[in-house]
Amino acid sequence: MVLSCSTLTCDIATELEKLGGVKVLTCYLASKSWYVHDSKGTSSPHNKDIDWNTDDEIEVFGESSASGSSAKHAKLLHHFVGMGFSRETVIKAIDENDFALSMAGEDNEEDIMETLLKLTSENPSTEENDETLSILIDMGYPFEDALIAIDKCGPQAEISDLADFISAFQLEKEIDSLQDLPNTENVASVDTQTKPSDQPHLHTSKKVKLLNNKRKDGIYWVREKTSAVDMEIIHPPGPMTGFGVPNEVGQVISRELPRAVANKPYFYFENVALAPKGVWNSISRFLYEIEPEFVDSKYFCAAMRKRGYIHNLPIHNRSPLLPIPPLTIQEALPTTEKWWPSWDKRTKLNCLITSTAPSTVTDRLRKTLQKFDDEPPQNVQGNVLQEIRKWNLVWVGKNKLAHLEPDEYEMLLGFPKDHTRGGGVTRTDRFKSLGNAFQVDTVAYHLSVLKDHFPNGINVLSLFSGIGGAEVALHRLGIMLKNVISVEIAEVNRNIIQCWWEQTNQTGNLIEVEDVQKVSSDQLRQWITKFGGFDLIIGGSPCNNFSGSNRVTRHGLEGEKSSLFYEYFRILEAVMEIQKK
DNA sequence: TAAAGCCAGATCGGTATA
DNA sequence: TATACCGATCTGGCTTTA
Repeated sequence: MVLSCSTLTCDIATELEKLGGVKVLTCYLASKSWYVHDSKGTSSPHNKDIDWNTDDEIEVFGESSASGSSAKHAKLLHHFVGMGFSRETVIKAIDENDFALSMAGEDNEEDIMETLLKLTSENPSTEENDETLSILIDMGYPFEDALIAIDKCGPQAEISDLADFISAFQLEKEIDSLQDLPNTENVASVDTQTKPSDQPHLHTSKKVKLLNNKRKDGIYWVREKTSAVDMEIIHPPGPMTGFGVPNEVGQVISRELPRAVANKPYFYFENVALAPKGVWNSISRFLYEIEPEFVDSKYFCAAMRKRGYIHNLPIHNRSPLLPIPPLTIQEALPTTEKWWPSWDKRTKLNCLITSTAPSTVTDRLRKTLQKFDDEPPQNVQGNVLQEIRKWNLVWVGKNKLAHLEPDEYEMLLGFPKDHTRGGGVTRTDRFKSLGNAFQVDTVAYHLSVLKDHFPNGINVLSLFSGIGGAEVALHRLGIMLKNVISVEIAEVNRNIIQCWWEQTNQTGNLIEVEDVQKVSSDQLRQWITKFGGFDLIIGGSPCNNFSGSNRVTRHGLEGEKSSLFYEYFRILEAVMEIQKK
């Protein structure tokens, strides 16, 4: 039996371990809830046969902490575990400093570090085991697998031996799970319409070995196993078609989901596919080990947009938004065709991002091309094409290149014309907001399965709403928006959503909230009581610290902005817990 | 044939300055 | 507020080497 708990302290963990057969799996969740996991990772509510008298301790990590503290705990935990301290020791240190944290409302990292050093020096022998455990966790192995390996191989075993044991153990589990499918008691049914030959081509670099995450014939994601450290890394497969996209082979129509999240409320999380290594492993691990669906929006519009989605939506009978948007640059921007040279073979634009080419670049390119009466020589073509791709430029005249305009961003991303225009929104704001937005057709394709489930409308908790990509997608699908709580930090974006809501004559209720970190369990409980529960929790947390375009603070999941993922998880957990009752 | 090396291409960004 | 300028990381295809 594996226990996952939201309000863990070391004392509780120790207490649980004494019960026998119990392993502590997860120690960060926001709500005051416990889950018992069976061997398939399926969650069920806390079994009341387990008895402990630690209510006061639970209270310290649970409801008495402000909601924002939970995210801080998670960040601190990740931070110090990353430094090599054991998870248990870090939790204990955070626990000991928790009163100061909650009272001061600020990170007390130095105090925690002091406590950690103290705990480490007090218990060096335990620390040796902890260090082994910590190394294995850092290598990407699940906590429970690492514990089993140390238990079976002994604390003195070499890391390589432990890693070999875990790999063999995981492989065995994977084979077991494949054999159990599709009619096991604890997973949803699995089916696919694909044949092995239809599957995306898999990368066969000689530097890495790839383990395909197969569900019968389907391959949704790829686990990379590096020869150097035997660390499993999720990375997007190519072509990036997820569980399937319109007009492409390889449609997967169902999959396994942990029973605890196999039904309502539905949730949908989005972020950049090409995040730093290991980020999607962490996200997936928090989101119930659900495999990410990596999709490039080039299958839905004329621009690339490689994103990962983790959700518990049904995947059978998806349908695209109509009308189908133009799928090539030339169709989307017909006025460019006249000036498009034959040696520029692009049919898709690169990802639409928040920044655009400076005029110096397009001016330099114009002057370069003007030197040639006809087609420029190949070396010049190559240099120009490189700049064109880098800055995502289109041909707007003879030898004249230009970056896209905000209204073209809107069209390519599936938003209504002038969605972000006017009302005090600057041009810079528009590029920034649109560059961060959902591609509506892509998201709507995934959400289209909800249309039959909610014929009378839907209650939505929209986190990190941005300019309302989720709301626009649901509206365009014809799903009535009954109650929408839209949480968005930027005032300019909240205004855009408010204007869109009024312009589209919505009959439901829109409540806009500023800060995701201030959404408390009490507040959620009030909304749930008032609306009868949320049907969909949707959002894409900030990607600033994931993006390859970020040259300064690409710090991964621990980055200042991207760590807000933990807030998504905290709120999702809280909603599911409240609505379970 | 596998492994390693090389290189081109892509990227929901950040910051200083006018 | 708008503009200009700022590399790093990762993937994937290709070639070379053992």
